Amino acid sequence: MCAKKTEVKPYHHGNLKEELIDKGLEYIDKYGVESLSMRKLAEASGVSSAAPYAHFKNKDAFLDAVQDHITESLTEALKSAYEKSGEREVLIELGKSYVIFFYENPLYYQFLFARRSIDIDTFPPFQFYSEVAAVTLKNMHSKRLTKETIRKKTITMWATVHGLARFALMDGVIDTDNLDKEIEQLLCSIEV
Amino acid sequence: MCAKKTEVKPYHHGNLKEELIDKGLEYIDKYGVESLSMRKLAEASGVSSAAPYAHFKNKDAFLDAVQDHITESLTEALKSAYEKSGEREVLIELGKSYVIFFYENPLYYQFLFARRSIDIDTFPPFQFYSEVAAVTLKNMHSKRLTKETIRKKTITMWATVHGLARFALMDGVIDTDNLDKEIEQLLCSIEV
DNA sequence: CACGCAATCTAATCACTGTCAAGATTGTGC
DNA sequence: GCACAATCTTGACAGTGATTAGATTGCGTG
Repeated sequence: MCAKKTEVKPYHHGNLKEELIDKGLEYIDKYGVESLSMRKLAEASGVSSAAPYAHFKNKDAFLDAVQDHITESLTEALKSAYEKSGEREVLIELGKSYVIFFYENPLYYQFLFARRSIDIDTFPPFQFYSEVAAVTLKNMHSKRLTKETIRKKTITMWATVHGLARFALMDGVIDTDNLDKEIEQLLCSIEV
Repeated sequence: MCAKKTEVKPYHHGNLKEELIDKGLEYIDKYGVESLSMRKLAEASGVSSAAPYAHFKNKDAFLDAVQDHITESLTEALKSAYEKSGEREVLIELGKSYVIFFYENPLYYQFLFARRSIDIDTFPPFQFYSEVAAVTLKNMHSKRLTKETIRKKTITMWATVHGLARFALMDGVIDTDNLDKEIEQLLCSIEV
């Protein structure tokens, strides 16, 4: 009979870096970052425990890479929300999509903001939000706002959205059956 | 000459539980929770590496205890701010003291909110804030607010304060030379 | 006061972790 | 076709949380 093809594992994985990141994202989404280990990811990728270190200097550098991926997804979610909304309600829509992003992936929030260095001014989601906010605020107030005022208002709105996102993950704080409308109401109670 | 008193270490520490928590607070404040280990704390307390487990079921339970201590300090800071302020600006003052508390202990913020289970409704600082907010809002709007509206406004304000606290820890986001006035301005831009 | 129990501690050990060094394998450009 | 660099394995090390068995001791009860 036909000899069983015994799937010879090649010495080189070929796509280890990406697979590790994917598996990392998946693991964090399911179980959180606390119990994540490089060895488990290596084994799950069918590779020895030291192999990952050919691609990442250390665990921290690996988590940085994972963080970058999540950040990118978040930015895309915001941009997608931007495309879909008219100018009047765009800031509300951006806020909603921010909250919903983390409501759908609660452990991402934990992971992302539990890590040390996030420099807000180079944090792409905030950069994008800032740009949109600047334009919108100027139009709403017929261009009579100073740069400083705009920055203050933007930071405050962002802080609110960020805080609401945290609460959306918690039981009973926000009505999650109707998250969309709920967030809208909450954000509307802020004067901009 | 007088024989050196060779400080015989007693078999029982006598105050281990408290010392561990104190050392834990100190360590987290200095270096953050990531590199904290039960063994290091045990050694620093002059005790074997298994001794802590007579007082705490596991590391997580220990961190819970540390968390409780920080939460208590935060609540006291809020209460103290409440005592010192008149009714008109009390919500602003509570917000300021919340932000300043974490500005002075940035790693506490990381630690506190990176951990999983914080149930907002049994989180003492929020409980206190809620009570104060309920009274204040009713007075401001001459008692014409529903319970639901009050809860929504309270959550939004708290979310903003919480978000601002996070930004206050970051370089360059908020003018930290004049944190007090800065926070006041930011919070005042919210309509309540 | 003495006895015994329960609280607290030590020593030894386990499985697991991040990380490194030395060497094996292999793709790739000259 | 050959050398080099990238990638991977094996084996090791120190540090970690946690458990077990047994040592020490404070304290309440008789």
